[in-house]
Amino acid sequence: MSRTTLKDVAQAAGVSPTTVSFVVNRRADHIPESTRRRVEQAVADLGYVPSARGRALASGRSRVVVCVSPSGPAAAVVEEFKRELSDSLMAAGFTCVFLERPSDGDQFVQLWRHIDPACVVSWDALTAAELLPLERAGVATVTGLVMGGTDEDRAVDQQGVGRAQVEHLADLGHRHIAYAMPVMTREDESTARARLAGATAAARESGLADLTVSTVDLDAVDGQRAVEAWTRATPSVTAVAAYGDLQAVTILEASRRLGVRVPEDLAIIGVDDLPLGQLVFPTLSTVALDLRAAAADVAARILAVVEPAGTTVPVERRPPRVVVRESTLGAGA
Amino acid sequence: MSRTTLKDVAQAAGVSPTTVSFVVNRRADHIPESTRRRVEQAVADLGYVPSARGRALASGRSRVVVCVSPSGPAAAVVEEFKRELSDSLMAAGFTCVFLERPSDGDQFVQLWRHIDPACVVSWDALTAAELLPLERAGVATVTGLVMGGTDEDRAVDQQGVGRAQVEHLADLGHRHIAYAMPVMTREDESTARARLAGATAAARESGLADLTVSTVDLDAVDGQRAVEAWTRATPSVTAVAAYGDLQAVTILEASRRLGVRVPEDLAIIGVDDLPLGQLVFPTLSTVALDLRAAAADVAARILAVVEPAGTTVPVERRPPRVVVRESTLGAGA
DNA sequence: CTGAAAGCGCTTACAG
DNA sequence: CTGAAAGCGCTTACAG
Repeated sequence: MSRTTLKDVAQAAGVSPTTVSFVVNRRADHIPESTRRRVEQAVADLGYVPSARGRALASGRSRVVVCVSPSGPAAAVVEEFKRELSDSLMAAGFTCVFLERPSDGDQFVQLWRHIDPACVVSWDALTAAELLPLERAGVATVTGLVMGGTDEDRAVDQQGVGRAQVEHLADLGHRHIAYAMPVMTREDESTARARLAGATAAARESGLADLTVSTVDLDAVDGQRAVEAWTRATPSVTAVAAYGDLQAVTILEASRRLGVRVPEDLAIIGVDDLPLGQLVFPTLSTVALDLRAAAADVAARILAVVEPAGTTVPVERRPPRVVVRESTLGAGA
Repeated sequence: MSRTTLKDVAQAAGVSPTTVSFVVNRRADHIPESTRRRVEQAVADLGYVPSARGRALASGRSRVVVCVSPSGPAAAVVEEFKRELSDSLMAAGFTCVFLERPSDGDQFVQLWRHIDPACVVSWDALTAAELLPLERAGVATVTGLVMGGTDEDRAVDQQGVGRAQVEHLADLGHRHIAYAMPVMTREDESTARARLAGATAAARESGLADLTVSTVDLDAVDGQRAVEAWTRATPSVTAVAAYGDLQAVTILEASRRLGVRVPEDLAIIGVDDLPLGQLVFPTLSTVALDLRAAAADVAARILAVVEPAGTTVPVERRPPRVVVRESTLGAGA
C-alpha cells in the first residue's frame, strides 16, 4: 500500500484536490465550515501527511534552514545556541537542521544537493568556492556570525569578551596580564584574534603594560611551561585572561602542580562559563556569552533574508557578562 | 534571472533533457563520449545545479538522513559520533543532518514536514506518537541506538561500560564500591540504568559487596555530601565508579576540598574520556567509548534499511576501553 | 464557494 | 544512440 496523497484525501472527502490543499494550508477563509470539516475528517482518517517534496517543488519555496554545525571546544555552550536557533525558526514555520562539516573538505559543496534549503547559516565565513553553488541554486546565506567575517556580521561581540576579561583584572589591580591563546583550528582562529584584539585594546586604555601573549595547548605539560614563564618574568605576570575555560583550567591545574597559588600569585579568568568552572578548585572566574540572545538575533537575520515581507524584530546584542568566582577574587568567607 | 534548469542545459547542449539527465546522473554508459562532453561543457558553462526537489519528487527517493541530535553532557564525545556518521553516510551518497529536539516537545512531530528524509535516526527511543507520522510518510527509522530500546539495538554496549569500571576497580583490590548516578534527564536515564546494571553484575560476579548507589548532582556541595557518606560508611567505600567524567570530576574536587586523598582513600573512575580528565589533578581514570566505531555501525544499519539492495558490511562492536590514570592508580614516578 | 488545468524540475520506462 | 511523454505530489492563478 502506497503513500496517501492529496488526491486520496480529495476523493475520500468528495471534493477537489484544490479544496483539500486550501484546507490543509490553512488558507481556508473562503471555505465553508462544513466542507472544511469533511476535509479535516478525511485527513485524519487517512493519516494524510503532505509531501515535502511536492510542496517544495510546487511552491518554489523551501522551509528549511541549514546551519553548518559550529565546532570548537565549548560544545556545551554551542548546544544552547542551536536549541534557541531551532526554536526561533520553528516559531516562524521553518525547520532548522545542522550539518557537520565533512572531514574531507572538498565534499562540502556537495551537501546541498540533497537538502535544498532556503538559507545556509554558518558561524564562520564560507569560502568563495563554497558560496558559489549556493548562490547558483538561489540559496540565501548568513555567514561569519561568530567567527570570520567582519565585526559587524558577528552575533557575538568577541572583542568585548577580551575587553571584559582585561577590565575585570585591571579593576582588581593587576598591571601585568598575560593572554592565553589556544592552539588554533580553522574554527576559532578569527575568534581568538578578535578576543585578543579586544583584550589588547582594553589593556592599552587602562594604561596597563602590554599583554604577554602565550599559546597554551590543552595538556598539563604545556600549561606548566606557560605558568613558569609568567611567574619567572620580571616583572612577573599576576593575572591571565584565557581564550576559553579549557585553557583556563589547564593553567589552573598547572599552577596547582607548580605550587603557584590562585588567585594570590596568579589570577585566572576564562570564557564560556562551562559547568566545569564550578567544579574545579578554586572555582573559575569566566565570561559568559549570551548565546541565546545571539541565536535569536541570528534567527531574525535569517528570516529577514528568506522572508523579506516578514516583520523583523531587531534584537539588541547583549554585552558579555563577567562571572566572578574564586580564581580571580579568592575563596569567600 | 531565474535558476538554471535541466531544460536550459539541454538547449545549450543541443540535446534533450533526457540525455542531460543521464549524463548528470552518471548513467551515461550508452552515451557517446562526444555528446557527454558537450553536455558537461554546458553544465559547467551555465553553472547548473540540479534541483533536489525535482529530483526527489521524480525519483521517489530521498537522499537525506535526519539524526535527532544526541544531547547529554558529553558533548565533546558526541561530536565524534556525528562526524563519523556524516562521513560514512556521505560516502554512500547520503547527506546526514542533525535536528535539535525542540524545547516544546509537542512540535517535534511537525519537523518532518519540511525535511522529507529517507530515514530518521535517534539515540533514544522515539515515542509511538512520534513514530506514527514517520511511518505514514514512509520514512524508515533507526532508533534506540544508545539509550532506550533493547540492549541489542544499542550501538554502544552500555552495560559493558559499567562492567569495565567495576572490573578495573576490583582488579585493584577494592571490595566496597559505590556507583555515582547522574541526576536523570530523559536522555540519559536508560543509559544510566544500563551502566548501573553492568556494574552491579560485575560486582556480583567478582564476589564484591553490593554496590552503594548514590546520585551525584554536578555541584560542589552535592559532591561533598556524597563523598562524606562514602567515607563515613562502615566498612567505608574505597572506590567509586561514576556515570560520567563530569560526575567523576565533581567527586574528585569534592574529595580534595574534604581532604580525602585520591586514589589512596578513594579511587575514582569516570566514563567518556573527556579532555578535562587529563587536566585535573590527579588525572582521571575513565572508560573510553569508541563512538567512531559505533557511528560506523549505525551508518551500516541505516544503509541496510534505506538501500536494502546495498551490500552491508557488518561492523563488530568494539568493547569499551579502560583508560588508567592517576585517580585509580596513583601518581606515577 | 469550488474545481479543471497548468506547471514546479526532474526521472524513467518506452518507442524509435 | 536519442527523445517525446507521462508522471512524481503539490500550489495557485483563473474561470466558473
